[in-house]
Amino acid sequence: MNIKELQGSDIRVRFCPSPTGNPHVGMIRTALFNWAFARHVGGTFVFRIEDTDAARDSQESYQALLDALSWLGLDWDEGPEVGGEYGPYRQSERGDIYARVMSQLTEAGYTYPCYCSAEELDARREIAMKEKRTPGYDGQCRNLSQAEVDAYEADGRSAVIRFRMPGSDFTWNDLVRGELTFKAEHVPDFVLVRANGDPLYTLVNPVDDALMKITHVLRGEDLLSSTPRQLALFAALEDVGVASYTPLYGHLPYVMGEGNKKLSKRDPGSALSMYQEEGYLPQALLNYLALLGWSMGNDVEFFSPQEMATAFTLERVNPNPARFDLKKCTAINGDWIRHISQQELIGHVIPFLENAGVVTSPPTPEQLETLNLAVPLIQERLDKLSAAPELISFLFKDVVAIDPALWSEGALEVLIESETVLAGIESWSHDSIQSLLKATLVEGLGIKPKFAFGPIRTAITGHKISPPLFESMEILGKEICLDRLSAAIETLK
RNA sequence: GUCCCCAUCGUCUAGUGGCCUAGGACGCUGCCCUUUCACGGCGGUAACGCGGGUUCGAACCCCGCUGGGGAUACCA
Repeated sequence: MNIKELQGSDIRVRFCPSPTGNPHVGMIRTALFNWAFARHVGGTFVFRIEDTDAARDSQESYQALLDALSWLGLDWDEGPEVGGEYGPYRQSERGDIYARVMSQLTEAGYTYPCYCSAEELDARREIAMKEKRTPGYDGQCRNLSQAEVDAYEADGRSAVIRFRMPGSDFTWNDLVRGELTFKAEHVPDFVLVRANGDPLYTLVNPVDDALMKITHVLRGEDLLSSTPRQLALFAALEDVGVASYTPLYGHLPYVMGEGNKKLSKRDPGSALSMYQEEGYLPQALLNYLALLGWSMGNDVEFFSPQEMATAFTLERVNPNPARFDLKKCTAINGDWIRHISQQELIGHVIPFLENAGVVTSPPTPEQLETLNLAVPLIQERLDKLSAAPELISFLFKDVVAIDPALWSEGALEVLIESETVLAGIESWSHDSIQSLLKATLVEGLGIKPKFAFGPIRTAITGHKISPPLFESMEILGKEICLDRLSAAIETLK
């Protein structure tokens, strides 16, 4: 197959994180772009777990990765849980494959053992830098004789396995940056297998891309400088029959955090779990992340993952780094909260109310009925789901606690008057409540709306800010409202 | 040090030689709407890093500089 003449359905991309720590939004951005690209062209999205670093990988992180993609709706066609014809999809289960490939590579002369110790390497690197030479590995063990190998072994030394670079320059046409070239002398022989026999990323990543028939590698800019090595390895892999072609590479821009640094765990907003806890909608997070390095080009910034996939092309990916802006992300989340249906929003908000103890788990039929009435009132007031409990908890309590500092001048008079007229009201609807109160307080007593309704709001909701007052009173019902008014009057007397 | 990447409002971006006295969004901000808070509407603020070319014409092409980032691992 000629890599340049692929049909859409031939295209295979992958997302291959290491399960170290919590999922990170920069990583999710990479997953999103790969997913969108695959979906746009009708190709295959492969999910692979690169757990070759036993010291740092964990089962919890592995599970977190699965949960993250599932929550976000970034469905994968091959990978953990779903399988596929190129599995297993966890590198920790592919040890025999790497061993087999290594022996093929070794047999063909592409590798050699290197006995240099870390100390020796450091010392030589320092000298190279002093002499303004390229500081990478200098090829010391490239052509060891059998006698020298035996001597090292007799000495008790263990060897890493290095890849023998071909000595040619490397040029590729980066999918997002255009033609890129590295001179041969700047990409030294690199380590494929640790002295203890563990294969390294430098080996397993290209090997799995080859075996899994990956056609397009879209990854972070941080991996740009390792591309020449992978190109060299791929040539060797093709030679020994492991790879049938070398994939095309595209390097996505960094996602930056505070202070011109790559977004790190320290940055607020870097952990995916925060978005779940604070109540961001998955499509909103994805919508924002899409804007970090890609745009539709028509000033449209509000779109669903599906709409993104429909419009996604590599030509529109921007090469320059983007700073993560939580404020804008939150604004888009607010847009999404307003955009979904009331029923959807109720479903999203319930877990937050349960957690806060505002409603029972699961909510009672009465609570659900209240929610049906209350959620429309707060839909345009929410930028995160986590803000909901505080906004409507007063609708689910028997009494509300009131901070005395909230009472304004003249509150008592307003409350007494309100209680009196409301006690005699005929229909308890927000319209009639409003017109009665307006006629009595504003027009009758000449009190400004702010001072007329402010105290009532405080008495009813316990807060200075709340959902619309009269609608809230309607939901609460006449009895509770009158109770709260008289309770407030008692404390103020 | 060496190599590589990047360069438009504070931030994300549109812009691929004339449509640009540079457009949109977030932020900030003024006004309107208004029972609070929001939402919404109408405005405002604010950018092509610098210097050379190429061209009738450059944000757009080329070179240099500067600035920022990354790599230079038995991490990924």
